[in-house]
Amino acid sequence: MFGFNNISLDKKSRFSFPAKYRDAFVNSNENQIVITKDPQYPALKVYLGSEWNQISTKLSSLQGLDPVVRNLQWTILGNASVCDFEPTGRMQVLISADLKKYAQIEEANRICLIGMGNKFEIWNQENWEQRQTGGSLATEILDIVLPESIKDMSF
Amino acid sequence: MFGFNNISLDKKSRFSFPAKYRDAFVNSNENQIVITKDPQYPALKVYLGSEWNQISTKLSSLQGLDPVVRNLQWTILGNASVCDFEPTGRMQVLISADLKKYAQIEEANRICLIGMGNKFEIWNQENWEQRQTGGSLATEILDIVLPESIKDMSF
DNA sequence: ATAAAAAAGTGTTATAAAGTGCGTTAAAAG
DNA sequence: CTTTTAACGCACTTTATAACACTTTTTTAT
Repeated sequence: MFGFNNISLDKKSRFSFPAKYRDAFVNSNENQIVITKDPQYPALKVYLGSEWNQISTKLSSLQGLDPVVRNLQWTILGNASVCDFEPTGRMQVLISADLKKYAQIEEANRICLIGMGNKFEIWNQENWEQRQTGGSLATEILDIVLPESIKDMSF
Repeated sequence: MFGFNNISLDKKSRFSFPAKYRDAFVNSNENQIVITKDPQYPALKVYLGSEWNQISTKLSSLQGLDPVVRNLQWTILGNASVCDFEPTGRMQVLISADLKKYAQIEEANRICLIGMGNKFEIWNQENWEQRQTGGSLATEILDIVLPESIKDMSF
């Protein structure tokens, strides 16, 4: 589950995973895909159901009265879109209007899907290119001070 | 039970849970929903009956002589509105006038329902957007010093 | 105290929009 | 040249919401 893919959204904002990932999905028996906001960049994170269960369970059990934790919970849990997913079928997934807006892919019907091993990222093409060529983006939030409880988590 | 939803209240201040949550409700056999005040923000918390039983039992058993605990008890227990709920039906819930006022959704007929895993939050749309874009709200209470007894609870 | 009126709460139906499924065409890979 | 994959189009299904009708509770006036 690695690598860069430039793929298209249909009129209803769906995309299909490239066929090269089918075996990995079938082998790990995934039947859900979760898309949510990236907490640092105008991009989306895509988790397999099993991976999501671990992350969400851990994150929702943390102390929500801590404002940094609460913010991460809002961003990651509060924007998660859980999609049923058949690895043997078309592997199609819908991106909600909210998430499209967040990742600035409102009009464009082309997205970048980047395989990062245990997760994927989805980027608007211009943002991705800018990021890869070293340019920084307006909405970056890089200086979060992490409380102990989440220092050992990776999103 | 994750994700962001922009939904409408009808003229009588009812809303319906989005259909995507039906399976989760049916599977866990819920027949009650509890809405109460969020102790930190002008927002509401929505718990499933089973989750509420745990939280309310734990919270009401704590030492009420501690002023922070007492305040949490007042806010969370003292404002809880228990609603009958049929997961197989319309999944409609009424928001009381008091709670609407607290969350500043008096006139507006649009609310944000945010799925956080084991609970939901309800926000007035403007407040939510302001919060998500980093603006702070007048009624925030961020500097609570937590007594040991509630450090491991998550509301 | 009683009746009338108003308000609050509950339930049903209709319809426009959003989401889903699947066949076809076009492009790419072997 | 054959096979696989990606993109597109269309029809069908589901969902959200507004409008309406009815019941129950509360308020007001006599």
